[in-house]
Amino acid sequence: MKTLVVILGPTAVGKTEYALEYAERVGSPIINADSRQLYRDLPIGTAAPTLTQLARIKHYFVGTLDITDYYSAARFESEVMVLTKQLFQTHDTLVMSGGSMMYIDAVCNGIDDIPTVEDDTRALLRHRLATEGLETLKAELRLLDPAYYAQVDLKNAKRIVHALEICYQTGKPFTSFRTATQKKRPFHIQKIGLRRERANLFERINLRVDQMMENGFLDEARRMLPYRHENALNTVGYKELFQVLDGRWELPFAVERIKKNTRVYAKKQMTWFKHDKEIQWIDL
RNA sequence: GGUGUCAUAGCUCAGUUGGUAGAGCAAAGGACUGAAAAUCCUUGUGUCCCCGGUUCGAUUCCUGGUGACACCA
Repeated sequence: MKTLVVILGPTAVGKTEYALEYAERVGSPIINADSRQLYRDLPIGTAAPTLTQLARIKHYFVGTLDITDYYSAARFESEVMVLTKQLFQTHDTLVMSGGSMMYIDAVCNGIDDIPTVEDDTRALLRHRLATEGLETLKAELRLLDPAYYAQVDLKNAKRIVHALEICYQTGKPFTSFRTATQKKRPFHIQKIGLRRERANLFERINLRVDQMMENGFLDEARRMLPYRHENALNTVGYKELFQVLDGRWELPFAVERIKKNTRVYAKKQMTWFKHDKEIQWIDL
């Protein structure tokens, strides 16, 4: 039986090193499930595996994307499916490691087959949100897809906008694509969750942010400044350092904000993973 | 040593013309299906520094104390 071992957990818990040891033990490459480590220009701020670590084990989905590349959980799902099909021909066990909840979910359970939004549609809706406001878009969604209107978080503009994008582009209600059917995978999935006491995790986060700064995080962010509006840079760390580079924030203040927002992110991950009963937890 | 100002949530502070109090930050909980490290929602009881006095009632006014800061010596 082919098995995909998924190593997950909050940021800074120690997934990278744990996955390396695990992969070395079972003789597997590592399939990275981190939505930001995919980008090649963000090694410091995303705590991507180092060159030394990359040399130990073959990694997939680390540093493969250009900062302007579009990517999504759905794309990750389909690429991982192709890759695992190929790798399982020579491996019984494959290791996937990462903390991007939706990416992991897309691989484990599948994600609905919803068309990718075209640039024109995205730009149009973004413009309408800015000029006409959320209320107008909500009223429109109520007409075009009352079922989704009834269940969506009506204060979350991003969700409203996305539903309308799909309605516009396909002429069908967004709900008609949201079947939420769980896809069957041709392999067994074993989820290993890593966790630590909160105080200990927060300590590690704070320490890691300090190390990132020592390793030249600010310079990395400076190089990314021309691309600041790319989605890949709408990310904890970069957002705060852009404020510094704009002269709006003092560096020490930004560093505190990065630590704080990373802690919030870690909490969010734990909330998501908490509900997954398939995870076998390991306390580090 | 003298004078003055201050003492309220983990932190910085606001406020109560006397009816036991609220912002920001920190923190906590939650949602989540093609931008997800994104986006969105919810949560504030604390000896109002201590002893006493006035008062029906004091965190608020008054005496004394303690501590911090500022200025003067």
